Amino acid sequence: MSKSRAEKELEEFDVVFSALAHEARRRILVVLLGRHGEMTAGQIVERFSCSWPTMTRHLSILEEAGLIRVEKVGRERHYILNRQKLRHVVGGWLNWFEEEKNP
Amino acid sequence: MSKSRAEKELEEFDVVFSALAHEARRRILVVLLGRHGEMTAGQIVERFSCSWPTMTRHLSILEEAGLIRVEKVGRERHYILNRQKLRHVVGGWLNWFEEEKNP
DNA sequence: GAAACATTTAGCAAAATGGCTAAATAAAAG
DNA sequence: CTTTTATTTAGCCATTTTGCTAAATGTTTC
Repeated sequence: MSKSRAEKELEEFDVVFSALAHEARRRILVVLLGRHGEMTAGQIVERFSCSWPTMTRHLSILEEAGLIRVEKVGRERHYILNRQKLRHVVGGWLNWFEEEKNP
Repeated sequence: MSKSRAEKELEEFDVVFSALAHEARRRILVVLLGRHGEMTAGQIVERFSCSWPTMTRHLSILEEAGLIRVEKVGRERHYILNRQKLRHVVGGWLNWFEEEKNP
């Protein structure tokens, strides 16, 4: 049986909020933002104090959540911020708690 | 030495986003919202399929994050949603990613 | 005060997460 | 084709998280 719309939405919340739970991952998004939304893996890792493999894992968790996407350019990988997804999912959830909606 | 304003803010993001990482905890907030922001522990736990102690822990994580507060009423404990905190912290973080701010 | 009620605390086991090093891959350069 | 560069994959260990049951706590009722 296929998943309902609501189920998929809950899953999306889960994967996004789980991705945002780690400080390094939130910081990666902010760093990307500061560099106009696109950086190579190398440029990202040099701003952090963790190992390459650890960074790779953080990046793939963010990618899995759809908060960034990757493009191969030669032997580099460019990671690109998906601001829209971030705003849509987190903002969408937060919106339930707006005063107008539940006065 | 004391913590700077920025450090305290980062810590706040961390504790709030960590609290929101678990599906049950996000759901607790939504359930509270649906009941006008206030419920007893018992009313909350009966809507979930986990044990009492597990719920108690989820509630204390949310409380630690400042997303709910508790009031003792006789032998009951009333948990009260803090919508403002939720909006302030999550919205505040999300705001960095708004188009106007980083066009 | 004894019994019942509402809830938390203690303590443990299983699972998930996050960090590392070493090895692998893939593209570019020599 | 060998070497260098950029990055990921594999695999391991430590820590944290989450769930449970049993016991404890504080409050009301009888």
